Amino acid sequence: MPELPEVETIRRGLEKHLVGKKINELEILDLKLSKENLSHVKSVKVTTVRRFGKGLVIELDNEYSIAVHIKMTGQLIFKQNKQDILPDKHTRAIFKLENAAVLYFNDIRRFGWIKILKTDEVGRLPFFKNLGPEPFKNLTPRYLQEISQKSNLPIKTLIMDQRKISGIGNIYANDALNLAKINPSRKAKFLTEKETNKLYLSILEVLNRGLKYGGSSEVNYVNADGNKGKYQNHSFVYNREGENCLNCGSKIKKTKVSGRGTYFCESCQK
DNA sequence: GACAATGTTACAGT
DNA sequence: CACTGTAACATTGT
Repeated sequence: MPELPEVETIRRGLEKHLVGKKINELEILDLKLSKENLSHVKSVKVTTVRRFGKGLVIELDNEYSIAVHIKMTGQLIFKQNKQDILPDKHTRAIFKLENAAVLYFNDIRRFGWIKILKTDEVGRLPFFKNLGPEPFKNLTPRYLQEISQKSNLPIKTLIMDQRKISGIGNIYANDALNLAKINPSRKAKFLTEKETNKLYLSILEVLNRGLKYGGSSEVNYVNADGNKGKYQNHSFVYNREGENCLNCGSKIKKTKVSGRGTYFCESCQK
């Protein structure tokens, strides 16, 4: 999905719409999605909606949870009433809620997943088990400095590794490095402590900015109400190849770092 | 047709 | 074993 700000924005919307409400049934439409434990999602109330990195967990009042990862093109859209736009050909699952409300799981590329399992087993799923610290919780400048010192990878690749830090993807990694004035290709181990400290603050700042603008709807992202975010109009470098650096006015360049599109300002980011 | 796209993971090679 | 790079997953848009 969408990265931490997008997933967190969805989480807040789901919290508003789902907590205390009953799920009558979960209908799985895409054969690629597992139907394991589906019988446990019948007439159950939602107690909490949590986010871990880019993953979501809808906790139920029967000891079970629904874990969801929307990968790059997933959407979770709540509708209070049946209407004519949804479901569409990309609808992979339908949560049928009390009072005729519906939550649609749409996913164009079908990379996303839904898993139903005991709440106390969610942490054992490989994705959740291996997550690194959360930027707004237990990530510290010292930790960032330590993992950087030990890594041969480009700094951009390192901060996008979910096992090292959770929640940062390509958009916010590009922008955090621009804000910190660090070239994305630099080997992490050669960054100074001053630079990793600056990067730590920049990561928090761009993620907060993402939240402030309701996430980035570069491609398919929408929030739980089906509305797009606005961060794509406020990014520092992401998807701004050939445009002017907001800091110095130089043309923003695009390259590849570890196979991912990478935007940066040659003049600011050394 | 070729290529790239917000993400993760399996696999191959070192 | 640890680390790193690449392919693969599936679909759409340029």
